[in-house]
Amino acid sequence: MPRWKPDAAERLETAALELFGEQGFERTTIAEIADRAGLTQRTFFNHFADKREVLFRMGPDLERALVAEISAGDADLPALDTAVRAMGVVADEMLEIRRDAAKRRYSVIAANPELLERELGKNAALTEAIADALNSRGCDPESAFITAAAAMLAQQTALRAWTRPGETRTLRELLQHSVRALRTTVGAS
Amino acid sequence: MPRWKPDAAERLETAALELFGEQGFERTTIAEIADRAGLTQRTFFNHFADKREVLFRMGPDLERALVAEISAGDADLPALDTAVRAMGVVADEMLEIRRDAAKRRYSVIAANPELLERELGKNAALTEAIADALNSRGCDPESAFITAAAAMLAQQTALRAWTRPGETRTLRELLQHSVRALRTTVGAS
DNA sequence: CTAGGTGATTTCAGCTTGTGCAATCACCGT
DNA sequence: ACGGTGATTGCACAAGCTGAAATCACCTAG
Repeated sequence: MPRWKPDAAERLETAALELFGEQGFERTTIAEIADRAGLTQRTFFNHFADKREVLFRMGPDLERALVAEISAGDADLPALDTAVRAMGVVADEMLEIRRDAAKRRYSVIAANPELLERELGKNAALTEAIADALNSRGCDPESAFITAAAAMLAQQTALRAWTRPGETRTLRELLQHSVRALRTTVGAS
Repeated sequence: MPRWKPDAAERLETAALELFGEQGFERTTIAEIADRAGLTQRTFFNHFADKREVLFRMGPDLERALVAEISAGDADLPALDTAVRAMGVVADEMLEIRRDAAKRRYSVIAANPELLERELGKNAALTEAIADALNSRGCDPESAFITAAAAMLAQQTALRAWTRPGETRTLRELLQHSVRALRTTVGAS
């Protein structure tokens, strides 16, 4: 018999997701989360830097996959197409199968300003990572950043639609739709 | 003789700006800020909802001015041009004269992840406000949001350059430069 | 086989953030 | 003079977060 049940971080995450959904983010205390996971408050902070961080475990994986996919892309494509193509691949491989979980998670985040702020911070960091990856492929820093931000804008627009109730199109399809909308909107001079 | 010295909020803001610059955001306590402003911790929270909020007093003014300028703009212009024109006006009237203060403020914010997150939140709210204003002028919601976000991207890019040491161009000039960069980057298919 | 190291967890004590509530006190209009 | 107003304050307290030391199943070298 192991000293402790495994996957403490994962148990904390699901407990937090449940409680945030049941009673809201502000109304649930760290002690409650830890209790439901069979752990203590202090242990929560051994796994997560703060209360919000518990909902962002997947971030690093997504970022690694996305950057890798950008670096592996066709070198002749324009920068924006490279980024968007990589996002499509990651969407298919890592996101599409978790649509339900993503909806739950997003509804919790959207209901809490603090969590929304944290998500914006993560997105900003991801934008920088994308810009760096594009930069490594010969794009100048300014264009790389603008391209990365444009791609993220399309991605976020697509994600919003993808997690809307009743929406059936895949994230990839919605992503391509968003990119078209962005091109017409910005392109019209 | 008045019961209290005037401009408590402003005094708290400058005290906070000084202390954050001297010892960093996390290392300065609310009590310190209040002390330097000749007030108490409790009074700080009467003026600002939390520790970060003290650096975002100007936000509402900027938003009002920007939205008003968008609503007052030429109805025939494409949406993105409307937004960018309004930003140029606000830049000239409210920002250009405070370049030094803006630099100081931005360097403090950039040095602290928590403040950066809060700024991203404020920017997201501003983006929504711009989108609403464009929507009221006949733009459909999706295009309005994408346009607003694109304009904010140009604005943020310009602001970064504007607060860089040694940069002498005006914010308006940098804004137009950013818009051009965005159009070439996104336009290239 | 066993002694000692490892690492996740816990306990505890403490600081800081943020809030609710009641009290203070100059100022203002009547 | 007198009561209302509003900015400020003191007090008490919940909750977030941290550092240091203690615990204890598990692993591994000898």
